[in-house]
Amino acid sequence: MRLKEGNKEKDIIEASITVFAEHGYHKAKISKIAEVANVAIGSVYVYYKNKEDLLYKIFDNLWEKLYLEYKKLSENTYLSPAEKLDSMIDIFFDIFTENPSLAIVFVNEQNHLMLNGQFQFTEFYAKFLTQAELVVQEGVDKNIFADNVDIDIFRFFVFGAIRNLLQQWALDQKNFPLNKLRQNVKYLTKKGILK
Amino acid sequence: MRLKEGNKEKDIIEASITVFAEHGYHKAKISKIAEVANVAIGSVYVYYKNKEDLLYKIFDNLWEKLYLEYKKLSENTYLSPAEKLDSMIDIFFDIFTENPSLAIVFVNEQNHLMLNGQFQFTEFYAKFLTQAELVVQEGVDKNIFADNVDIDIFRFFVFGAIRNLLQQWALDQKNFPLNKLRQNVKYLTKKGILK
Amino acid sequence: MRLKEGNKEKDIIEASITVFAEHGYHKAKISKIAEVANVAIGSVYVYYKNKEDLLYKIFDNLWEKLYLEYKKLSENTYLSPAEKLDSMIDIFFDIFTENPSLAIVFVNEQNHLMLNGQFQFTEFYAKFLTQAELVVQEGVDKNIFADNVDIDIFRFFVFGAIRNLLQQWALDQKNFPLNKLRQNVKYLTKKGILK
Amino acid sequence: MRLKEGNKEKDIIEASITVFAEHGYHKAKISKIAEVANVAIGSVYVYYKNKEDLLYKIFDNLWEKLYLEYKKLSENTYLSPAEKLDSMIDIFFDIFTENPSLAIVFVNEQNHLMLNGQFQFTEFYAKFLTQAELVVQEGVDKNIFADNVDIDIFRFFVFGAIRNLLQQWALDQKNFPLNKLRQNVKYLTKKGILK
DNA sequence: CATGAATGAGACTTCATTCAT
DNA sequence: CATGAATGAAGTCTCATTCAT
Repeated sequence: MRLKEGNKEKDIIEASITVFAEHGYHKAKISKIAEVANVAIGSVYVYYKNKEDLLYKIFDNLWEKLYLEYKKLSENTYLSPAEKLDSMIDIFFDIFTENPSLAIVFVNEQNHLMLNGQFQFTEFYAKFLTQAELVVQEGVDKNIFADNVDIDIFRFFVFGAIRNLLQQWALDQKNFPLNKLRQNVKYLTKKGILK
Repeated sequence: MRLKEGNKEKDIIEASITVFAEHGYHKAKISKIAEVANVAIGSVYVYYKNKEDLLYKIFDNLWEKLYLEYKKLSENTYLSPAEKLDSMIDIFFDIFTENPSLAIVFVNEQNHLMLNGQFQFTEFYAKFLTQAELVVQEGVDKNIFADNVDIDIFRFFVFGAIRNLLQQWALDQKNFPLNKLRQNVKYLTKKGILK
Repeated sequence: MRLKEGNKEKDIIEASITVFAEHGYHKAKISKIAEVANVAIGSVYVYYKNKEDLLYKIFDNLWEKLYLEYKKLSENTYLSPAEKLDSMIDIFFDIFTENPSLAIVFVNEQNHLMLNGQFQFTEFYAKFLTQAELVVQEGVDKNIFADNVDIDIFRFFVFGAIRNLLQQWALDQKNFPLNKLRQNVKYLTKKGILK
Repeated sequence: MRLKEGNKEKDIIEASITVFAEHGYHKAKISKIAEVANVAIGSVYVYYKNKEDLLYKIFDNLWEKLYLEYKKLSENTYLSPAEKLDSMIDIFFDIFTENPSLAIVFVNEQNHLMLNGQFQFTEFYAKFLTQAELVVQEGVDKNIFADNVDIDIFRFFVFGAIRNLLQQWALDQKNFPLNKLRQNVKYLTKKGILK
């Protein structure tokens, strides 16, 4: 008998992504998460403090992953800022392509953590933002990116655009194929809609 | 017949915007909404079917307002497509500037209606989207807007960008002043980040 | 314009019979009764004290009607006790044949008045029972009816049997045609099942 | 695992019989049932789907018990149909003698399940009726029971008679002693009121 | 660590009744 | 008399969390 020891923690958080994606955070039941994870209800509370902690950990894992990728990228000295911007967009799409349920949770449930004021305290979120800032700042410094645009605003501009498109994709994968999304986002972000 | 004193229906929906904004849809209590509206709990149910109906009506009213403004705009023959695009962005910011709570509800709670599949069926949402499409299509036809960009994707790109920025503004009005947001959004949407 | 003046009271009680029959007393809404009676909600309370009063009046009217018929019958000197017993059964069936909804209310909702201890206080209920007793006692005195049977028990025996059959008839008029019910009840009541 | 102390499921349904009997189904509060069962409110919903399910289960248990007894009886080859009829009546009285509250619920609340169309779907109700039919049919076949009486009508005739007498007994046990009821019912059912 | 029966606070919603016009 | 908008008490049910085994 192959024991699941060591995997329960992972099973539970993955199950929670699935269930949060399908029902939304508030209507997601712990009992359903336990069922999907093939684990007893009580076990959820062995590995996670409470329901909100699950959500927090999902985002924390996500930001950590994004942060590590962005770190590697910003330290790369062979790519131009424009190329790095493209890569940043790719990284985003790649992560969510691998896990559509995660995309849905990402776009829909950030709200909950923010209302409870815990969002900013995700260790890796701040680090991730800093890495993104570095790349954009580099572009401005090298006189490649427009300097009349606020870096913070730009960050949330691109971020929100991608987030919304991922949501549309999650709802309707046929009419919003990821490759087309990637291309369009990269183009619009860099050149805008004007010819 | 006991006459309606004041306008309870309007008082209730306005109270619900306030309360939804402050606590989020799920933690918002009907009793609190009634209290803010200065109305008995039962009166909420005289005018609205249930809690979800309140949210639905908030969005329906919003889409109607946006639709009407966009309709006027798209029928205007004196403005260029680029100017119309600017105006569309302005309209968005204007509506939410008037009512910050509405902005918060707008960015945070759309999710709920979508999970219940009622979002798309808002009469005015579809009409609103069509008006936006008309303006963009006009720009493409007149060879002013890039034709390698999917109109649908562009729409959700801009929409998501604005939505996210409004959320930041709602959270932190100091660091995200609306005028700056407007300008940056207009610039980025049209010209992108590249110099 | 023909005014309904003078009919509202009757319209309301008739509507209540219909609505009580369809939904049962507890799930019947005053608003529905008012709607069926084509009357404003408030008017129900002009003519009747409250919801329970409606039920009380339905039964009171019914017992009065039954009492008056039974009184006529028990004073008749031409009929034998057996014939009177038959007539008593006929009277019951006749009244409910005219108004199936009344039959349903009669069989289902007596319970409610009893739980609230108001049943016995219906003026005409006691009078009705007395008349029935007179007829049975007459049969016993004339040595036609069995004297080893308690009159009170016999009364409730027949009463319950008819009540239950009317309920079946109300649920399924095809398989329980009233004429067959009448005949069978008369036969069983008098001669029993043994050959 | 926290073990079931005692038998909560049984405690709850027994408490519900008591409370339904005292207040009637609609005025019976779940909180009161939980209190009588010495159990938390939530525990009621661990074992039963909802309030109506409690009533349904009460009747289902009852019909099962009656069905099993009637089955034993109808398979008995030593008793005559008349003796079996007597036994059927005894079984009824025996069950309710053991549990007067059950008698009250039985006579008063059937109505509720019927209005919701769930009555006929009780598995054991149909089986019970079939057993009763077998006995009566046997009597007709052996030329002991009258063949001009519809078996279905006879069944509901006796059933309703007993039901109503049990109700009187529940309301007033002094004037309606069970033994006298039994004797009178057996006599009337077989021989009727005529001498 | 693992379990899942037990808990109970809390919120939505209903609807009989009122009363100002 | 007639009206029906307004009221608010009250009850069902949910579900995150606990804890004894």
